[in-house]
Amino acid sequence: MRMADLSAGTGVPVPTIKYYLREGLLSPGRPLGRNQAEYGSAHVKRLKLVRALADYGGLSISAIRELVDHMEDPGTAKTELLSVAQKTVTTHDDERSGEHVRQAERLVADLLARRGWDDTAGHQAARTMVGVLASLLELGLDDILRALDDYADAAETAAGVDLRVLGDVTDRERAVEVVVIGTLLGDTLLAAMRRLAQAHLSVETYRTTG
Amino acid sequence: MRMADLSAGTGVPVPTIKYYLREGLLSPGRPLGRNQAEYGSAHVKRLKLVRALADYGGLSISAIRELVDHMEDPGTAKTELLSVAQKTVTTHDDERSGEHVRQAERLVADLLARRGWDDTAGHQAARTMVGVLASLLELGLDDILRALDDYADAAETAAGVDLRVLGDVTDRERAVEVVVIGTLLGDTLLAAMRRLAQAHLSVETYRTTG
DNA sequence: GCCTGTGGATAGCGGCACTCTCCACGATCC
DNA sequence: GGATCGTGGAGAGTGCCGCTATCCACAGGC
Repeated sequence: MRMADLSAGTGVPVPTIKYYLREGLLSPGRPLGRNQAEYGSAHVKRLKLVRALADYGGLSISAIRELVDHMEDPGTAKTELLSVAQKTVTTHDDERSGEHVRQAERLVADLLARRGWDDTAGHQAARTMVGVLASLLELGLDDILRALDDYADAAETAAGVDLRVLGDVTDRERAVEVVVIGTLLGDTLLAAMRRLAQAHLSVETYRTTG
Repeated sequence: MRMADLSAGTGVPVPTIKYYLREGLLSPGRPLGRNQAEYGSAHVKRLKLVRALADYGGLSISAIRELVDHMEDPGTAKTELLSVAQKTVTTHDDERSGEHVRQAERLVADLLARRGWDDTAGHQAARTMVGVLASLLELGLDDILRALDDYADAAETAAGVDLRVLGDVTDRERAVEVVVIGTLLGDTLLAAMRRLAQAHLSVETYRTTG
């Protein structure tokens, strides 16, 4: 399999494949001569992974490189992968301050305590939560904040499914894939389904209540 | 309130505020003279909204402009706003094709039918779902697809909370805000909480089972 | 033997979100 | 009341990112 076939099989243009090779997102093919190399099905799959993470995971090229490096490293444990995938979300290290931020920090701490998630304090996602909640507070959207626990229920349901799916996977390499892809594409998937459910429920509500 | 105060009150640099004014994300202040204008609390709030949508909603400047235009237009109905906010997600109009895509389309159609969401076929989010599922199929992650209904449960829970929160809001202008911000920041919020729940459950699981 | 395609490298491009510069003028502080 | 700083307004410039184009010597295949 040469580069043209790789391109045809994935829909990724040849110059882009070359770019990915340069950036280390894709390992070089097995060289056959001075300017000829052989690619296999692993390359096809990797390319599809890269595109999926870029298109639906919203990851940058450098984030994808980091991720695939970890995926290839056999020293990365299953649990560790979870945290690596989790850290590869858009990080917000702005470190704002102010009354609202302190209030948001308290809300998050309370929520974590209430749900028994206290082992996750200091987690990157907790900091993202603080940022989002601080924005909601600044914008005066207390309505949403009052429903925080209900949203946490939904998140916990999703996480429960995540873990159950992961538990069924025994093969290490596949577990790595499931964690990374499931977490990142799962965000997009859940958001899309939330919108569909919203649309459906909203139509239903306005039909029955006028 | 002049520009320096506006900048101090929001943390947004003066040149950036000028840029937002040029781009129409922020309405001009009330002019006091040839080169002096008065800004009010509405400007502060709008600026915070713009930053929240950019930072946590992941929206581009042009998408934000579109959104705030609709929010200001009193002709936009509450239900209409929902769909406007929903369309302002990253659109994927690639229109791929292939066996996996057809299979994904069937999976989505089946899911919608099973849940009674058939009124949402053709929705932008449905197309996003098709894209994500096609990627999952191409990557051979059937494990995740088998749990699709369970993820849909989580999404429906979240959407139910959305609608309940929205139902409690009577003021039109606030309803608009709740829909737009709740939908877009809500995605980030849910994703963050999902990660925290994942981390907690995973720690718990590995503690009990070894 | 000739045209297309290859791997490899370097340079260029278009878009985006600012950021900088300049300007004539107003506000403010000593 | 004069120096200095900030203002609204507009244009041009910047840095990064994700490609895309160009060039090269050479291989493969009709």
